[in-house]
Amino acid sequence: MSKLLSEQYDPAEIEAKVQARWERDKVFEVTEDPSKEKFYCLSMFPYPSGKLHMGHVRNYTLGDVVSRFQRSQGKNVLQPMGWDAFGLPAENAAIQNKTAPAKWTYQNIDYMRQQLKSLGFGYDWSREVATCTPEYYRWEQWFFTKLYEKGLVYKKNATVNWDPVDQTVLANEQVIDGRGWRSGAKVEQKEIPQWFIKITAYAEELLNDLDQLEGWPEQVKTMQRNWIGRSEGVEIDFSVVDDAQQLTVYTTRPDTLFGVTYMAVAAQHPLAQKAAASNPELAAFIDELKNTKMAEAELATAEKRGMDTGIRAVHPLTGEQIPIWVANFVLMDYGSGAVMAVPAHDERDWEFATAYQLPIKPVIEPASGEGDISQAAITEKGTVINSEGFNGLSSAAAFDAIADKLAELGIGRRQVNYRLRDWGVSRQRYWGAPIPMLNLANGESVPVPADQLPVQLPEDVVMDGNQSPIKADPQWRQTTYNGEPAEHETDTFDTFMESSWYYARYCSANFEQGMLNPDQANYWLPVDQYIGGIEHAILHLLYSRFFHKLLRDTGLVASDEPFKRLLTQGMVLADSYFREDESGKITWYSPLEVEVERDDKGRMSRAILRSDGQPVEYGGMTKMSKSKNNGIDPQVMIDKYGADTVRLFMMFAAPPEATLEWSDSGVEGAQRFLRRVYRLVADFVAYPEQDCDSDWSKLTDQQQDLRRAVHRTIQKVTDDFGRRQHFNTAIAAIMELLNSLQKASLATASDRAVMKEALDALVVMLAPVTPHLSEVLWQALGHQDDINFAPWPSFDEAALVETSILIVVQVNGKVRAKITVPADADEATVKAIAHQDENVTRFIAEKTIRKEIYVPGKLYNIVAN
RNA sequence: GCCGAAGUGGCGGAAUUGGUAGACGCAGCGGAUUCAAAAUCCGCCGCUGGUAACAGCGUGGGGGUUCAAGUCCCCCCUUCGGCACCA
Repeated sequence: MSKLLSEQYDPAEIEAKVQARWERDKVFEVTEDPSKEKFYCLSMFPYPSGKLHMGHVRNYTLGDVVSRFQRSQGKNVLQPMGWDAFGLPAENAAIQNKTAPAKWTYQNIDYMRQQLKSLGFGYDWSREVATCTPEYYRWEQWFFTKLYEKGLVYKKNATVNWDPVDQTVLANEQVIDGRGWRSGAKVEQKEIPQWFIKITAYAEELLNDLDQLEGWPEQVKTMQRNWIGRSEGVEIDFSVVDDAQQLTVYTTRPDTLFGVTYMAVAAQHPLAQKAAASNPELAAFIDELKNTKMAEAELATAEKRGMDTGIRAVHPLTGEQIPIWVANFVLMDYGSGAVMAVPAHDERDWEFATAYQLPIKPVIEPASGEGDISQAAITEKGTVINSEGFNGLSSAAAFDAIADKLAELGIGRRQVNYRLRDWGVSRQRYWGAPIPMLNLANGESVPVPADQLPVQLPEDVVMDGNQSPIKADPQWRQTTYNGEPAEHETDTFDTFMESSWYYARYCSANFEQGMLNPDQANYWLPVDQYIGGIEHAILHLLYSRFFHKLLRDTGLVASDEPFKRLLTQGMVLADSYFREDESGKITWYSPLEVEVERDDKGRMSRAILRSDGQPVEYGGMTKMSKSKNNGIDPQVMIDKYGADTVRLFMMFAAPPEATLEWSDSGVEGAQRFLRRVYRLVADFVAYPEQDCDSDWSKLTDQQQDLRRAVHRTIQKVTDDFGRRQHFNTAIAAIMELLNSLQKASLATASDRAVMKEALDALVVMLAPVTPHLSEVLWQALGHQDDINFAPWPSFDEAALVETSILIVVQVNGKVRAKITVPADADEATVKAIAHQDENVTRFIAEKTIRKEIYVPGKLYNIVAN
């Protein structure tokens, strides 16, 4: 029995009521149920920065839509949520607001949790985790000590950005133009001991298993492959004149070995340091290089600089002496800190050699025969020249011959190398999980015994902007080990550690006996659908894949990979407006404060600030950000339009991978559509006649057409939601259906049957996107069951059958006619009808027909000249 | 610099396997309704020419393959994401 709806669509009233019902009935709490197919849908958890931004809303709407769609496919759906709660912004906020990072973080979490609830996301809140709680990070600490026992953890020196004024280590983003963001001091590169996890031990597997990930975008897999960067080459020992030590380098181009005209080493390389000891000029140069940031992007774009050490290496095959240079583009942290330079066949080496007038010796004749060594390096492979004993060989043959020769001489070996470097997990910060290691008086480090975990981070602290509170507190550090005095490690973990296994913890979020409960973990894992920003394509996703393999090898999970299917969502943009004053200072204004005037074509002609009526300049569509003052607060939009409208707009405005442009009028359009849906259902349930006749054989042509439209929409929406994940086109199809339904009659029982079937389907298809409205309309249509578990509509093949079809007729590839033919017409029939068309005959008159192409059911092309 | 994407009407986008370019929405224009406005409903809406029928042009730029190219190939331009301590 249908029930009447109120006159007006009132999202605030509907949403509050429906959300209260979900909470009361614990609709989204799930347990393992072996009788049902499981579906684990996960959105990347947020950093609790204060309040949700539109990027979160987009991400979580996508996840919620997928979850709700899968639930209506009859699956047991887990959709959890939590907080990536450690990180730098809490420390900055703490300094600024004179509060403790913990307090700030927990307050943010409380506010943002309430925001997520108001958006109607169906999370199982009983599994919520916050990574800054000891209940969470104790297992991370435990796991790290396990890795230590397995020999996968080691300590070595690594470079950090050091602010000599604030006496603190800076993150890359805190270094602006080579200076500390707060102090303005020139940042130095400083080497300090740090902990590393051997991700390189899993490089081969991380690379190979990408092939299993059929549900991942190809671009992400490609980026990961390139990041891991497997290469096959040769490691070569160069002896050094008047020095016992060898200079070992790795090259992928041993075929160019005879073209080596100099060697390049890092500033910290022992040979450079040794030379600097007796060469003040070199020492000064090396000292200056301390100011060069080591980020790859800076290195690649920075001017190539270097200086001769005066030390000479010996070419392993020719015996020639080769100068050794210190160069700013060689990293000590990477490989052996030294490279052999072949300027004729490597771009970077060529650039450096040209700048310092070092010799360039060609040893490869390129296969294409093109290239001028005086203009640029020839990196193409070809035939070896100027290489005594190897001339005439192809690059590939010379690779083998030279590698064999070096091996025979005992000064070279073939080697597989990875660009991937081991994972440095030490951070010299407070707001992170303490690294569970003890430093003993004898200089050794040992893991904290399991019964003493967690190593707890004190939460009630004062931040002074310089040293980490646990580093500043000698009491915290002090402990004993086997009765002897020992000190706690005061570095904390990289926050990528916490985000590398949270997906697994959700499966047994409250388990106190271990990191994971393997039975629960293995029921839910792997994650069936993971959703998050494309900016995580490499680091987070690679670390998580690595962690999963570590968990597997510790016996905690059974699968090889954590995420079956991956959806990488694009950014959210908004219009930006600014004014520039005489001094060149730019002030950005929120789009909400700006009024846009348009010309008669709808183009923006002028934008003025509401407060003073004066013009502002348009800064384009850019990523919503604080700096451009163009962030749109989701809360304001929810309060104004309701969650369903905001969700609908987000899903309709663009496909998930593309950037999404915020548009106020677009949101209004989304709301308009929902009001039309509401009205259509309200009118139907209020119609005086309610009896329906579902005997489809009695339908008129018109009723059949409408019913075909309904089932075609079901077919398209199902495919768009499930396989394609293009929710924008699914919604467009539903909008089209609504347009047809609005014109339909309700006069006969058959009319009403078609309409009832259509509305039931439409409301369920919209439910993943607009769950509150759908729940209310579902009840109004007379359903007693919970729409959250209502089955997805299926399409009736019989309803899709058509009697006639449209064929496009082209002459020389241009459309000249559109003809309607019976659906079962053969080629001859189509040809006959096509040739009767007046416009077609006009275009082939006085021409000879050369060819005719028929694409069945679609197109007929006549080629004539 | 290197790796990975994207570029289609005034705007967001659609075209899923090489086969009608512009679905759906927004903005705009015209009309109905209204005392009036909002809301709602109906119609038009790539550019150029034409009263129209229709024709020519058109998917960042240049070349190519094909009966047929937004889609495939080569070169170039612009914008965006990542580059290991932002998350």
